[in-house]
Amino acid sequence: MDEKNLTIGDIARELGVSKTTVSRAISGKGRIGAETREKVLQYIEEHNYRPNVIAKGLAQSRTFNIGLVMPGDYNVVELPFFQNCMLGISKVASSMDYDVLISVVTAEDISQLQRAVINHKIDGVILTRTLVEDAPAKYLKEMQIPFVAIGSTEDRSIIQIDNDHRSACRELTEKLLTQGIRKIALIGGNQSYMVTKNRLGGFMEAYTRQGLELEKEHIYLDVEDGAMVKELVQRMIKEGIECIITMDDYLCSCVLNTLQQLQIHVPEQVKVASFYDSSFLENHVPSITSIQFDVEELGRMTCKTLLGMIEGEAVPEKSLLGYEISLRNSTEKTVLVQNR
Amino acid sequence: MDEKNLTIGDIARELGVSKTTVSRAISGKGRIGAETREKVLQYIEEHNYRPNVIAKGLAQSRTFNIGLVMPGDYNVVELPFFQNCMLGISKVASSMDYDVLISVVTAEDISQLQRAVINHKIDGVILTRTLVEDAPAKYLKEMQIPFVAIGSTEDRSIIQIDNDHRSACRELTEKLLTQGIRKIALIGGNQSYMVTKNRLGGFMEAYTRQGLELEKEHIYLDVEDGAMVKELVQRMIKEGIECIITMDDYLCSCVLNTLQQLQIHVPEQVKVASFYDSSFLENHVPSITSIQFDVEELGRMTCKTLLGMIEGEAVPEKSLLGYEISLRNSTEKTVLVQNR
DNA sequence: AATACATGAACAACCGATTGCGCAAAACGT
DNA sequence: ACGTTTTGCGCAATCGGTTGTTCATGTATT
Repeated sequence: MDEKNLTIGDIARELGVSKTTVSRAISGKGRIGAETREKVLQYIEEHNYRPNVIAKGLAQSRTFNIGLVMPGDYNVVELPFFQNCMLGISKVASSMDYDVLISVVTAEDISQLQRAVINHKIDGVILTRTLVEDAPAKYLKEMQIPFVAIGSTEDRSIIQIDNDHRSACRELTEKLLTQGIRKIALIGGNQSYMVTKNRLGGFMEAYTRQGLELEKEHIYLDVEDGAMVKELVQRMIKEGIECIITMDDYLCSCVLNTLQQLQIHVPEQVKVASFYDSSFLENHVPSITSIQFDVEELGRMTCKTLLGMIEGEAVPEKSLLGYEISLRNSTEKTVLVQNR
Repeated sequence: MDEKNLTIGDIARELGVSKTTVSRAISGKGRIGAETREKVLQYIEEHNYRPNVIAKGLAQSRTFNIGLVMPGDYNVVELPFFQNCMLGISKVASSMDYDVLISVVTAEDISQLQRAVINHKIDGVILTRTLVEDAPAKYLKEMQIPFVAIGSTEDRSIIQIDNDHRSACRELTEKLLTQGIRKIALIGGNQSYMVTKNRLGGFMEAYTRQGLELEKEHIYLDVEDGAMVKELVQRMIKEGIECIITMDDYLCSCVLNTLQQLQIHVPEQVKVASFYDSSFLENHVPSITSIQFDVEELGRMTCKTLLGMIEGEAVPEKSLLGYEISLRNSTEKTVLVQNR
């Protein structure tokens, strides 16, 4: 490899200038002559010098690290989401010469985050799966650390970025209603998550907008496991449900399994639509109508926003990102074939 | 909050000693009188002073960060594994006052890792899913950065920690053979991963040890998607396979789905066993015989090892961690009930 | 009692950058 | 041509710690 690690002092000595000059050439701040700057920059280029970020950080009391708060009590179905967020975040951070430091946090224990903050190891934080009145958000406010939340919270003082779950779910539902489907069931997870609330909101809005009556008994939230899904699906069938919308891949695959066991055909007898979180259902036959989000882009946007805040720019209080609805076979209009 | 951020200098002034003394009281290094140390430590305790890790790092040319290399081209079924590793790593790191910095890396692009290294942001690295002659490992060797690999590689010069996949798979197979089952199929993923090779090795070893002939045509590796599984399972059934071992949850659920479609009962007609990676199959009926690994512990061990290396301790070249085999209903001995 | 050794604490340099201030030379205005 | 402003650059302090060396004590050795 290259000999030693160059320092700003080495370059200064070599070029017969002062450390100040070298520093200014690099940062572009302060007064410096054009040709001197060129000379320094060229030297740097040739000897591919890299400034010591630690030293820079000490002088500027910054670290060029951002914290990424990940839940320690995650659910498997959330993983593809977190992973894709991370991907986007880490790409943007990297491109701006920042690094991502993870803090695993649970409802009871936010000590990893606190350590990172107290030790001055991070300049800002990205929160995933924020709940209202969440301990991390509270703590960060108190410590005056800039932070951005991925997902929605009711606390408007928190900068937040999310996909537009409400519109997405409304639009999907509208499309189904337009097809003449009326009895649509909605199956979702944790009701306290804003994402669940928003999707539910969109679902109901679709009915309202079309002036249709919504039967609330077909909304099932806080659905956790496959056994529960099985039970629900059986009940739905009896009640003559025409379509089932699930809020994640796992729920959807549970529904599909149950239907298969019951020998009920999709989409002939019941239609199915879902929110895709992963590629698990990508190759399913029949193909599943779904709402997809560009989660990596969500991560990128969030990171950009946070870095903007850190650098002192003004950032919007809330941003909503788009979605994509793919109508596929599982909600296809079908002519009922009798006695097959 | 507390007033300002205390520095070592503030404490020194306040206590009428030198910065050196304060520093020595904290670190325990160098000569210092017992009562002076007590005085300093007490003051620190009372004013809950936190040393600035950045400054400390600059002085010692360390960062108290470790890099965690995550693949950018992951497969969904691997996520629970990575997540659990991360959990374990981050717990240990945190407890030793280190932080975890992530670098997302693909086969073509290791620039994130390089940035972290060049910018002196990490003291060591943990590699996940290392392949032989992997670019990251090569790079880290070159740069003389201490690193540990999670999982096995053939390169014995790399410190590596893994679960004992070979023994695990051998033991499971032996148990099945002991039950009198002979025609066992093995379905696995990417053949170039050491984990696949090791499990296969264990599988074959079981036959050898029991002096039984192994029919190699029932070994299927590089199986990627559900469609492929479906085809394989159909073929197996025709060939009268008695048991199917899958190497991950996804493959297992594909197998189970196919069997259900074909109306083949588990365990009466075919037995099924798997490696659990997540909790996806936890509540399956029938319950699935499986090999489980404590992945979080794997993460913890790895992190301990790396931190040991960084602190200059001697560490073993290779460690193998245990596993747990749970024999459940899916491989139960059954009396064949006819004409049910 | 004289010499050797161990101990406790401070001085000051250092890690590798940034930055306010000062000074000389160059550019400007009239 | 002379005072004023601008420009280019270096000095030295600073960020918050660590550490080799020095030095004044206190204790042990014979």
